[in-house]
Amino acid sequence: MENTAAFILEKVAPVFNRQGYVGTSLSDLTKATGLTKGAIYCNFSGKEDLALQAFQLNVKRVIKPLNQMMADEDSSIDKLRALVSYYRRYYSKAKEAGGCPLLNVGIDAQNNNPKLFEAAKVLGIKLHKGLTNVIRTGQEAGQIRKDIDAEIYAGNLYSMIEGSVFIAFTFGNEQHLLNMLDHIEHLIETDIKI
Amino acid sequence: MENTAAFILEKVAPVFNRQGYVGTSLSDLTKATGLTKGAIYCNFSGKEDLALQAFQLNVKRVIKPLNQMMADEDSSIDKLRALVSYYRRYYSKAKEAGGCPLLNVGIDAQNNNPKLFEAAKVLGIKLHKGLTNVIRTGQEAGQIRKDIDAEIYAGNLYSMIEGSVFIAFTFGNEQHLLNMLDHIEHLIETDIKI
DNA sequence: CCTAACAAATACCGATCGGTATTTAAAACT
DNA sequence: AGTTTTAAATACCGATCGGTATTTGTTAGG
Repeated sequence: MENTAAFILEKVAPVFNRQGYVGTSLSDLTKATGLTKGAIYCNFSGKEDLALQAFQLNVKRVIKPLNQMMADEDSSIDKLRALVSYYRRYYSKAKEAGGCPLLNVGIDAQNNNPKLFEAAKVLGIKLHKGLTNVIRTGQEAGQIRKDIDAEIYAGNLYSMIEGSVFIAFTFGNEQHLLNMLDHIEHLIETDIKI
Repeated sequence: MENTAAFILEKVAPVFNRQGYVGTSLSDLTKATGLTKGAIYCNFSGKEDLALQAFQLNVKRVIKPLNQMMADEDSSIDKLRALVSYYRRYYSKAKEAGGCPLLNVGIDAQNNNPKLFEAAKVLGIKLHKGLTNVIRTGQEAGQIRKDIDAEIYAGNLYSMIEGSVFIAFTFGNEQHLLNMLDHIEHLIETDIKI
């Protein structure tokens, strides 16, 4: 079967996201897939390879759709509003996937798996750069105040979002994320928009 | 020796903080202490007991001093400023301790160690309540605007701080935390203070 | 048909896991 | 000095770890 690898990844991705790299054993993976170690090692070179591809799948599922939602908007301010509205549905989406992949891998892999951690870092930088560009473009189009530093503000916005996602998951209460998104909306209208 | 337990905790706390509960093995602990398994199990009932006490020590070292700094200030606004200035030195402090204990345990233990995760949750709630009280007291004293919701605002402030700590550690760049603290200072002056 | 190819299952590997039982050695008390 | 207590080291336990080698069973090609 050609798509066995894809099947394994699908079953395994939320397990890695939930339990982390060291916290997930080969037997967890055979349980999750219903397959044996033989099948797994026939399709992947090892646990690390599988974890890396599982991370990429989690990102594709949970974070990437945001790109499209923002790309669908024309103005920079509307892109920012799309960002907020995307994260309004993020809690339940991330929860069924095992949590926020960036947060989980960023903490979990930091001192346990350099390659995996690097992947999280690369993702974070990409998200940051994307948001910076949105703000910068908005400034050039005269929609966003020019006295804010695009790069710094983008970083702050991402910290706010990731921080409230963390707090929401730790407290088991989505409301903390929603409150922060309200605050960010308020910032958009009073601090960012011209 | 009476203080062997304390010695073990001191050596072991940063290891647990850095590598997480499942990522830390008994042999990591014997390496870190220079002692044997016999000595460790003579002073602690097991790995979980040790991890819990190590977490409490990390909190005491890295987060608790904040309480004192805020208690030293009289006005609520000055307490908030003290909070900001405490976190300005947080990156290097947390780094040598192996990271932010709340962040690490909140993510790492979430699906691996219920007791440890509960301890992180309790800490988080305590911090949130403390900050809520500061804001509420400031409102009653006429120093802080009454149209902000103390509990929500406290949650947002903590999300901002923890989020930027996370981003700073993931990117390996303290500046992200400092930028956020600048933003919070700006919020204190323009959004919070009367 | 028969066989070559291949995907998946089974069987097996040394190493390490967390934890325990026993031994050693050095105080502390009488 | 002789005995008791106790802290730490050593030795050991079954279970599980990640990974590999071999076997099985099905499918495709000749």
